[in-house]
Order: sequence, then C-alpha cells, then structure tokens
Amino acid sequence: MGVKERRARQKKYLRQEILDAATELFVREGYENVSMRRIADKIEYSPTTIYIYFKDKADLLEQVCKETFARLVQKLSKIMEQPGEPVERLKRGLIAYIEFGLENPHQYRTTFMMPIPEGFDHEKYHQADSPGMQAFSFLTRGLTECIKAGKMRAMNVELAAQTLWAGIHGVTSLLITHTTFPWAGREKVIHFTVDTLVAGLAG
Amino acid sequence: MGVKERRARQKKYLRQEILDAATELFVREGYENVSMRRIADKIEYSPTTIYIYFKDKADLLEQVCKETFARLVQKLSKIMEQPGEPVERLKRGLIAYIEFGLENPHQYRTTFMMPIPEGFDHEKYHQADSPGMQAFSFLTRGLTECIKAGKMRAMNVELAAQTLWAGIHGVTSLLITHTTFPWAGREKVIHFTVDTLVAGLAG
DNA sequence: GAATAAGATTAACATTGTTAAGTAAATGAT
DNA sequence: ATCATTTACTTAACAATGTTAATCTTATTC
Repeated sequence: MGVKERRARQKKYLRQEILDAATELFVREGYENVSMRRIADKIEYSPTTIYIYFKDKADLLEQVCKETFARLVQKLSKIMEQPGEPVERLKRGLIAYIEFGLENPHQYRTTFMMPIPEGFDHEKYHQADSPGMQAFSFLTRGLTECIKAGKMRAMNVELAAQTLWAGIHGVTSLLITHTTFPWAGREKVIHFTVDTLVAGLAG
Repeated sequence: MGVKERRARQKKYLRQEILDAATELFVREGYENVSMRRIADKIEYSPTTIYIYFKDKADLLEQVCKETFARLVQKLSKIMEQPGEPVERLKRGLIAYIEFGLENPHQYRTTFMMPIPEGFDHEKYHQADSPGMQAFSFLTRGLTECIKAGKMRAMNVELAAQTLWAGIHGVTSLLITHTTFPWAGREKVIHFTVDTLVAGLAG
C-alpha cells in the first residue's frame, strides 16, 4: 500500500524540479525576464503544469526566495555560534549579510526590495520563524551580547537593530542596483559602513 | 512666421500633458500597474501618440523621475544654504532626503531601487549634472563643511558620503517596502539612524 | 488649388500570466 | 475483471501588455 507514498514522492520530485529550474532562470536572468513558458520548456512540461504545484508566478518566486534565505540563516548561525569578541562577531555577521545579498542579488531584490504584493498575508510574512525575521533576530541577539559584555552602551536594542538593518540593507541594495556608480571600492564601502554603524552605536 | 514656434509650443504642451498624466498614474498606482493605454485614455489620445513624444514606457518613467528629483535637489539646496551649525545642517539634509523618498515612494523606487535597464547610458546616468548626482554632491559638501569647521575628524569624504547615502537609502527603502514591519516608530528609526551614522563618522 | 509634411489613429503582432475544458492513464470499488 | 473515479497533465484559448507598420487626416507651403 505504498502507492500513495510513491505518488507523493513523485509529486514532490516534480515540484522540486520546477523550483530548481525556476531558481536557475530567476537567478540568471531576473524574475521579470523569465516567463512561465520558459520554465516549462526547461523541465519539458506544459506551462500549465506549474499551476498545479504553485498558485502563480509570484508564489513560485516566494518559494525560491524561501530556500535561499534558509541558507542565509544557516550562514549567520555558524558565525554567531563562534566564540570570541562579540563586537567583532557582530561585524562579521553584518558583512556576511551584505556578501550574501551581493552573491544572490535576484533573490535579495525580490525579498527585500520589491513591493509586497497586495492582498499579502503580512501576519505570516513577519512571523518570528520566517527566514527574514530569523535573519533579523541575529542582529538583536548580536547587539545584546555586545551590551552584556560591556562593549556597548545600554540602548533600545530593537531600535538599534533596525538601524543596523537599514545600514547593511542600504549598502547591499545600492551595490546591487547601482553597479556602475563610481564607488570607492566595494570592499571599502562595505567595511567602512559596518565600522561607522557599529562605532555610532558604541557611542 | 511664428508658425513653427506655435507648433513647437503645442508639441511641448502635449508632451507635458502626457508627462503629467503619467506622473499622476505612476504615483498613485505604481509603474508596473499602469499601462500605456491607461495613460492614453486619461489624456484622450490614442496609445501610439505617446510614442511620438517618448521612446518607450521606460523613457516616460525616466522623465517623470527627472522632474521629481529636480524638486529634491531644490529642497536640499534650500537647507544647505541656511546658516548655522554644519553638523545640524547635514542632519537636516539627511532627514529631508529620507522624508522626500517617503513622500514620493514610487519615484524613489523607480530611480533608486529598480534595476537599471540593460543598454542604458551609464555615462549619462552618473554625470555630475544628473539629479541623482546633484543630490549626492550635497553629502560630500555637507561633510566637507563639517570637517572644515572642526566638528568632524579628517576622513575620506567620498567614502564617507557613500556610507551616508547607504544609510539614508537603507531606511528610506526599507520603510517604503516593508510598511508592515513592526518598526519602533518611523520617526524614531529615521532620527536614530541619522544620529548613529553621524556619530559614527564624527568618531 | 496641389503637393508636402506633421500629427495622430487604426490595426495588428508577439508575448505575457492565467483559466477552462479536455484527455489519458493510474487507481479504487464492485 | 470491469467500470467508475480520481489524478496528472495538455491543448486551446482569453484578456492584457508594450510596441510597430501602415494609414488616414489635417495643416502648412508653394
């Protein structure tokens, strides 16, 4: 009676295959430049098959981003688990975030830079276990550690974390969007921004 | 023999009328949600007429944004001309930038948050007299004044300005995109970010 | 008044996301 | 084993999009 399970397995397999094809195309050419028909061609199914597994194109993208940001959370986890000076660790986390964004510009753009589609479930989106929120919680935790260790003054941690997020999101998104701007060197800008933010918070 | 001039005037008039219609629709509903046909309907011309005055939809948007950011430059000019303590003036400028972005979210998004279309004239885009670059130059000038007045340590002004831009762009774009995020108060976040950035630079 | 040029329109194309209807095969029930 | 049903998928089509080519209309020029 493993019939149902085999079917479920097959379904899951195709779903993942669609997801992989979509990921590759989205990453390479960007969401807007990839049509449902192109994705379908890639996996050699008809376009409408995708709609059996995903509600629509936006849903497909959402799932792609979910996968990507699970990887970010993992990356940040590893950094935050490491022992050592908490301010340095926080800085490493901030830089890791920025680098991740630059390595996955399309996913970063769609998750953090695109308008949240109307009729979207905001509750769900900002739930504590969503990848975005998990990533954000590294900031508050990192800051709290710094304060506890006496390396930073006491402050409104939530507010400070939001400012940190604004800062690192700012560099990331600008570097992604304005690739041809005469930057004073990508690495330089990244490190100077992180240093400035942390110095500003340390007070 | 004022015929040619009258014609030119009429052409200019219709061009502006298209621009105004497009602006209103873009601002109200966002670039992607406005079709060329809708714009044409609004001014009671056929859709193809727009193509006589503008290369394509992207060009139309570009002109709309140009107009908007001329206004930003004006706003920043006024602030920077005012006398007073240079650090406070710089802060006021930063906050004005953020507020302008929040007041014109669609234009801000399309100018600073959207991928620069391929085959775009980067030379032209990052020319010194483009509105974006003019706005940016307020940062370097503001910083230089602070250093000259001995209120800030000597530093790589270009690099510091880019970090400032990253910071204020970060808050602006995040507040635009993630309206439902549990912010610790918009005003609070804005001011705390500006204060943190400036404090970090002052050193 | 005829020729010419400019301005605006009609019709159409290719492409998009998406849905409704239909088909074929695997599964379940009798 | 046969019939009915569910499942997986496809074909065909729709409505909307940006954009172009061809055409018509109107105004200017000679």
